[in-house]
Amino acid sequence: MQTRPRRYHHGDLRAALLTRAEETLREKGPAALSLRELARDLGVSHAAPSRHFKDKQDLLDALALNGFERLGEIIAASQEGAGESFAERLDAMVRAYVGFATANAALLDLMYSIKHDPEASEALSVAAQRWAEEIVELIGDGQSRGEVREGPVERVGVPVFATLHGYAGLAVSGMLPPETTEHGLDDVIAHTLRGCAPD
Amino acid sequence: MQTRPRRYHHGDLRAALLTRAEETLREKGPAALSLRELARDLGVSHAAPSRHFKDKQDLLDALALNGFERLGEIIAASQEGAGESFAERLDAMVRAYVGFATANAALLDLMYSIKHDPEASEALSVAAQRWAEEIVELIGDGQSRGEVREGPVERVGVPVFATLHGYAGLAVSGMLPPETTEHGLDDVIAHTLRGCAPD
DNA sequence: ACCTGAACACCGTTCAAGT
DNA sequence: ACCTGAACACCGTTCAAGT
Repeated sequence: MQTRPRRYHHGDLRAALLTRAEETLREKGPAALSLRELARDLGVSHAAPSRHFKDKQDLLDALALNGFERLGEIIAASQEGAGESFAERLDAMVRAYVGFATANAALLDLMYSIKHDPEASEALSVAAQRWAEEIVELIGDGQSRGEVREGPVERVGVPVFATLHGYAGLAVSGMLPPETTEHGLDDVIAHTLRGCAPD
Repeated sequence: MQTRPRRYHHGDLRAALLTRAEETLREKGPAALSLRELARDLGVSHAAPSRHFKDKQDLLDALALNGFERLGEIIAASQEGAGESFAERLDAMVRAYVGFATANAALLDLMYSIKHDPEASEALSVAAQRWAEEIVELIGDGQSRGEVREGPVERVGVPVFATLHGYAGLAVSGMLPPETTEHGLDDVIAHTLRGCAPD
């Protein structure tokens, strides 16, 4: 009756595991994430996930990798919709990043956490690097417009990356005084613009 | 034979648990941290820790709180040993913070992680705030010397805090391109100075 | 190929009972 | 006050066996 024959029980257990895992991560935090419960939720045996992820950490790595891919898309999209000036493009990028961070707090925590397999860690570094290149591109563009001071793009970009990442992290972990959320983003953007401005 | 009588079995189990927990955190990561193993290491029953920490999370919270206290001391010490100019003081603080971060990577991860009890979370926010006030003080001092632009200290300080925190986080999670560690710190300091400079 | 079911060695937490 | 020992309900991981 089905033209696309179901696979053994589930169809696409791997994707279903990732989707469900991210839901529980978002709703109940990383501590509540258990392979057995995931399997229960999806109606498969507790041993089934091991066909798709050798390990719990392997699933977490896949989750993080997927997060970096989506982050990259969001950042890229923010640049396409933005104006041409460096200030406008920076503004759009910062808002896109902080928006992703606050909407996916637990996932972001996972993406930048330390406990990755050395093997998967390389794939993650590459993924993280790829979106960081959006910053490099932004800086380079700003330089060619004369709106950003000269210097190797990577070196100008690192402090910008750090500021962005740090602000998102502080906002997400609730370490910012409540009244700062008001002007916090604007202040960060203005500060970054000053830091990048030519002499 | 001992003037200071031992308590029941251990003497000061609470402190011993914290010490040992931080060791395993440092050496084997947060995933390897188990109350039962801690108890085994210290030669007490697996139920003994519950007399001192109601929960595993309670122990983690205590670990984080202790981390913030030590961080505060280190930051304060960096300011005492530093020169008078804003640039010198900022330099000292950044190096102290990044030094602490790289020397206590897993602990820092824990300190800023999201999964704290709402109750303990408040105590942690206070502790985090206290060291953040060192930044506020630094900014205020810089302003009175005419080396930092005017404006509410909290608003000038937030981007500085974010940059510092973000750079430490990136360095710790290995997300910085290897060649940046060379000049990374210097670039971050220079960038921050530009961002803070008066017009 | 993909999944099951049982088994193993671990967890965290609780609670009567001991000293 | 502080700790033990047993018990409970969970884990992650592995592996023969099923379809």
